[in-house]
Amino acid sequence: MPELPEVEVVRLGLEPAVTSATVTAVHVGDERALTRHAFGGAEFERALTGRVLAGAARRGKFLWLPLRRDRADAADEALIAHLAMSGQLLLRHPSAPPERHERVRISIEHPEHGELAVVFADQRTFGSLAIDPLVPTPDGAAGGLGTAEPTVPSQVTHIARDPLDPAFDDRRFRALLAAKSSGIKRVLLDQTVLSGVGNIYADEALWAARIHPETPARSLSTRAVNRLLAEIRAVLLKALAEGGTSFDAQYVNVNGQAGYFAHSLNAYGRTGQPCPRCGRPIVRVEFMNRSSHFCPHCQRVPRSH
DNA sequence: TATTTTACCTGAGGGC
DNA sequence: TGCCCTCAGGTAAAAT
Repeated sequence: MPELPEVEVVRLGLEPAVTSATVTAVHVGDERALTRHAFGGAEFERALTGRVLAGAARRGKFLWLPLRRDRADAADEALIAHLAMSGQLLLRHPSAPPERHERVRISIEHPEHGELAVVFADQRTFGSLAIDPLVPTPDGAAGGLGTAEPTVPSQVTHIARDPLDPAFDDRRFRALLAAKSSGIKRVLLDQTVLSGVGNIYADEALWAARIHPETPARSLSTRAVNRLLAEIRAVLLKALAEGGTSFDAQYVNVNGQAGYFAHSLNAYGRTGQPCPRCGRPIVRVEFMNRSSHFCPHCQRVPRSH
C-alpha cells in the first residue's frame, strides 16, 4: 500500500520524465478515477490537454504535477494524484498496450525525451486524479518535496507536512499529541497531525520506539515523542532507500518494479513470528477495521491508574 | 467540538 | 473446477 516512501519513489521516477513536458492527449477510461475532480471526464481531458507540466511534488501521500498554461507562465493549477491502496502511475511507451486496471492515460511530449504515456492504473479504484487550483501555504514555505513554490493544491491544504519535509514543525507535532486522548497509532494515521504514515510504517515505527499502539498520545513523555519521531523518520528513509514495500503487484515504481522493504519489516505482517528484538511472538489485533502488529513484551500495554 | 465509525471498491487466496 | 468467504486500507463523510 503506497505510503510516503512508495509515493516518493513514484515522484522521483516521474520528475525527470514529466518536467517541462506538454500534455498532448488525455483519455479517461473510467470516471471512477476522477472522484476528486470537480467535473466530469470530458472536462478533465479538455482542461489538461495542452498544459505544460512544471515538475512533480509531494506532501505525505499526495502527489501533484503543477500545470502551466504555457512555458512562460507560473503554475496556477496542479494535476493531483492520490494512489490510495492500489493506485499506480506508470511511464510507458506511447504504443504500449493498456495496463491491467488502466483508468486514465495521459500522453505527453518532452522536449528532450520525446513522447511518453503516463498511465494511471488502479485495481480497487480508491485512488484518484484531479485538476485543482494551487493556493499559498500559510507558513510561506515550499508546498512540499519537489517544489520550491510556496503553494499546494487546495485539496491538500488540510494535510500536515510530512516528517521528511524540511518545514515540518516538531514543536507543533508535540503540542498536537499532548492534546490528543486517542491511542498513539490512531493519531499517527491522522494526516492532519503528520502525513505520509500509514498502517505499515505506523506499526514499524511504534515497534522501533517500543511504544504500544494503544498508548494515549497525551500520556507520552517529550522524550518518548522525540524517540518516536526519530524512529518514524528512520523507517521512512530506510524504506525509501530500499524502493518501498511491495507485498504483491499492488505497489510498483513508474517502471512496474517492486520494492524490497518487505524483507526489512520487524512487526507488520509478522503475526506469530519471533520479535527480532526479544524473540517472543508478534501479535496481531483488530484496529479500526484493519490490523495492528506489535510485540507485547517490548511494547507494553499502558497502565491506567 | 472532539472523536469514532462507516462507505467506498476489487481481486487474491483459502477452505471446502 | 468453482463457489463462498475473508482480507487488504486511505480518505472523507457521517455518526456519536
